[in-house]
Amino acid sequence: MVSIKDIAKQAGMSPSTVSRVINGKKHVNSAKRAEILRLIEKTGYVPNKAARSMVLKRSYTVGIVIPDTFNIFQRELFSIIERNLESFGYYTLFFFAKFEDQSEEACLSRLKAEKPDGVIMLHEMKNPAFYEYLSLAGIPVVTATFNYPGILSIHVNEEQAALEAVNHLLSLGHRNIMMISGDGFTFGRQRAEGFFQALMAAGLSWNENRVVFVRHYTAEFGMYGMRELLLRAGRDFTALFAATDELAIGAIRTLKDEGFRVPEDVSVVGFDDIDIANYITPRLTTVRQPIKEIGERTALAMHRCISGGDGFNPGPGKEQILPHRLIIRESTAAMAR
Amino acid sequence: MVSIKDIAKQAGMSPSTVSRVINGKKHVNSAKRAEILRLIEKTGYVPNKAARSMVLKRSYTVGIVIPDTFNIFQRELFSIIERNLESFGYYTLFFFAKFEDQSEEACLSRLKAEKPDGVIMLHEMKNPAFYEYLSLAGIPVVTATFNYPGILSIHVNEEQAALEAVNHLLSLGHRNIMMISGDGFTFGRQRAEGFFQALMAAGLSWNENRVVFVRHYTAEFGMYGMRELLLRAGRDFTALFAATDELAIGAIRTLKDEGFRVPEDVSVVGFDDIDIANYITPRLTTVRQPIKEIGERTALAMHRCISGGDGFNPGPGKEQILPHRLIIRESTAAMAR
DNA sequence: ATGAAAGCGCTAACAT
DNA sequence: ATGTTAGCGCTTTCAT
Repeated sequence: MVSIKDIAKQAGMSPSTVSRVINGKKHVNSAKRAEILRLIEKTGYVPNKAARSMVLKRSYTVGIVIPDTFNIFQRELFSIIERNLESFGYYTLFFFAKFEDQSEEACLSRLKAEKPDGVIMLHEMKNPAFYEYLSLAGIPVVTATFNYPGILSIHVNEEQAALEAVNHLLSLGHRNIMMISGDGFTFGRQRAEGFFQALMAAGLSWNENRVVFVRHYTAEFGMYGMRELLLRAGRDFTALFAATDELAIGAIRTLKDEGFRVPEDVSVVGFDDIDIANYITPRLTTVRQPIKEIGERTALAMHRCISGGDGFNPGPGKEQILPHRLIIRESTAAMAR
Repeated sequence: MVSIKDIAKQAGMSPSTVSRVINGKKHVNSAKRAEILRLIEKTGYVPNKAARSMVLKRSYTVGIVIPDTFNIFQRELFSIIERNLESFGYYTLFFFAKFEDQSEEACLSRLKAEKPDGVIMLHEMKNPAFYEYLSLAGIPVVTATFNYPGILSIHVNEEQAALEAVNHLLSLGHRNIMMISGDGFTFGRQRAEGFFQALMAAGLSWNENRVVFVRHYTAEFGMYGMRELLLRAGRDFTALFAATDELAIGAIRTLKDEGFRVPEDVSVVGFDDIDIANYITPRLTTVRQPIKEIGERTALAMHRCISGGDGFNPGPGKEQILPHRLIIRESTAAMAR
């Protein structure tokens, strides 16, 4: 393997000079620089990352904490983040995490061992120790799709988005509206929050039974949630807000199996606008999250925090709130009268 | 940061001894071993990967080549592979690749620079130079969902699986069957191959127009494919085989938009059995790939190739063919007579 | 069984 | 502007 010494030898110069060229430092004769560059090109020399990493104390690695059970939206987002991280040349270290103390512990200790240059979180840790360690260790963190106090967070205004989704249902004349949301993520609560706000603003009574919280944001759990709601409300509702498109898909499945038509009998609105939302039957009315932008910004923010050179310092509590958009399709209709 | 020297000092021994303990070598007094272990535990010491990597000339990194445009199935598979790679403690390096010479070149040169310990391929490279380099460099490769001569490959029997899917349609009385497949991946051709074989075996005439090849295996392209087929065949067909569930979902969308009922007018069978196939309307009849097993085996094979210690050497041409299964649901029905 | 010493490839003072 | 030197944290001969 060709090393920096080989290049130095061939060029008749010292490794330091070569190093300077590689790292684009000033103070090197431009003729020599050119010669070294030529040699590098010719030999196909590539600096050894491990060696560099050792002396620089940087790993060129970003850790990414992902929910162990993740849905289509999260997977899409994840792949967008990866694509952007790739373009900056980072290695990636995965941390699959569940909402269990033990799993969080395991993550934390692995994190301590691996010492990535930065951490992107797609999964919310309950234990503050996690964030505290990162902060103490000076490892930058970016959270995507949720907000954590004092940490650079990139997400939409969940409550507002949910409120708009429900307002759409209200504007269609629906009054008896139910919701399926989920545990674990803050956005589950926030979307429920928006749901209630919209209802209250419309002068409807607050009733906790309108919302069911399921364990995961997947179609399977959408079915469970819908069944529970059916148990609670019988046929006495005309619209449903699902905290996730997949939840909506599962709910619609159950609704149809039980003989309801969507949207004729029940209007359904989802959240996320995943790829297939526009292809299934009925095409799903949903709130679109700007997934591409969330992913890009997350990776970019991470990169900036790590490389830091340009004085990028988001500071505590900096959030980037990106715009959502209600996409009206076929799963919602004016209330039959 | 606590280093091997610190441990050695505290234990009153030399770094060599500590190193031996860490690496589980023989020839170390068991009392001393215990003491060192205790110290490691107590101090939370973790060996520095970069340093180890440098002397061992191993990067603990596996590269994973992914299609730039990847569908739900591929994403699911990918995340399963990641989860398993994580359990072996690897870093991951992403290579997003398109079916373009330029993109392949870029991948190759980045690969040369990064020198991962192994490469997993979810995307097929056209250029043999890619595989040649890897082979020459002694970097183990595992391909998942497709086969490359001389390389350890993990996949289902695509042709046979497709043939069974089409046989299901034939057994339902369908004779005028169309297919949507895709470019790029070998499995696209193989599934089409199985399609034609089934048709021939049933004594039907071979007609190239029965199959349309689209650019990606997504719902969007399923719509395009279906439109093209409609142009070619008018209403003159009663069944469709889609090379992918997403293709099927897109095709069904177009079918419904054009006034066809599924399965009453047209039966549709997909391929993959992605998560939501069982929740959409109609529930999709499809060929299930054992995605979990494919992912697990891929990661395991990679790990074994890299660590090698146990004499794992798949040898040229070794393939692991995993069992598929036809899942009959609601998108197929006996031909209306 | 254990320690001393060399060296992996690189960067960063420190000289010059 | 350039070279010399030391050292990052680890493993591995090679002695003992």
